[in-house]
Amino acid sequence: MEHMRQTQKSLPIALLRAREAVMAHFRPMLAAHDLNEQQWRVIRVLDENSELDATELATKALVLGPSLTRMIKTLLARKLVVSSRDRKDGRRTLLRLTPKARLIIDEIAPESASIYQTINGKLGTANNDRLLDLLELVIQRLAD
Amino acid sequence: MEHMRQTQKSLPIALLRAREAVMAHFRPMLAAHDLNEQQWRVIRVLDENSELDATELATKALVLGPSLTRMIKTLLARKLVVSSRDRKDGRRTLLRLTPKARLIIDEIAPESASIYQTINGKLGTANNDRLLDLLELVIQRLAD
DNA sequence: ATAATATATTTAACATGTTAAACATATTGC
DNA sequence: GCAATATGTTTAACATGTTAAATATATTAT
Repeated sequence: MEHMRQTQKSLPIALLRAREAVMAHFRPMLAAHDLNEQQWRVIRVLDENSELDATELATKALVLGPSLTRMIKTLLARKLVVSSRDRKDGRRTLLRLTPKARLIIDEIAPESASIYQTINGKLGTANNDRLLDLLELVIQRLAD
Repeated sequence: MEHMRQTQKSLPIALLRAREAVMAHFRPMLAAHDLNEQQWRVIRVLDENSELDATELATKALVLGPSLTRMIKTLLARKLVVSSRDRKDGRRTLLRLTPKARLIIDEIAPESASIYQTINGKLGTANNDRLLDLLELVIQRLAD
């Protein structure tokens, strides 16, 4: 066998490639609902936390602050989120989903579950679970 | 224990978080050499393939064509790459590294290896190897 | 109370990500 | 040979990524 090239052994690149392989299965479904990955992460996080300030939302959705600021403008215009000032701390912007957003979630959720099943089928549940455990380990042990 | 939230079970998000955790270790080093992740991937791929056309380079470096076009402009200006027309196929742009780029690689390589060792130490070699194998499995089995 | 400092968010500037279209060159079919 | 088609690259338009600075509000120290 050929000598292994460094880009094939690299953990960052393997993570990137694996993520691309997985997301390739989800992106067409999201596109059909006119959402990109980041918007979908923001919406899901808001669905799991009825109200969040911008910083918490950005952290949980793995989006940077400036990106979130821009994204929220779009989501406000599309009436998928509503924002308000925190009365106890005037610096904070509080974000919530609208019922319209929840309708979209209800449409996407079963499709997403189905795609996840397909992926699980291709990987095998044991591999899927081991992978999730190892990724969690990486996240925990490399946290500063 | 609390009910698991969906964003904590999601494979795409776990991959993203894990990648962030890993890259957090590499980014300061790359920044010290005034390179971003994408530029470093492009340079490494060119280091492993003395000459490539733009499409192959983009594919191997996991960068989209239009991004590569812009990046190459910057790398040309910094004299880290040189480009030429393919004489057998006038549509193709061929890219090569300059000696200046190889000097940077020689500086980064040992630092990179050291960071990788640190990560390996935190994860344990067995976990690191299993993770790489599982990621490779994902890439293979989800390929279309 | 007020100045100094800290925190939350936004803006700005420039990078890459993404899709579609334009453009240049090759290849194919007639 | 030439029109039709395919392929490689670039451009365009708008998205998010990234860092630093600006802005607004809170908190702290005196």
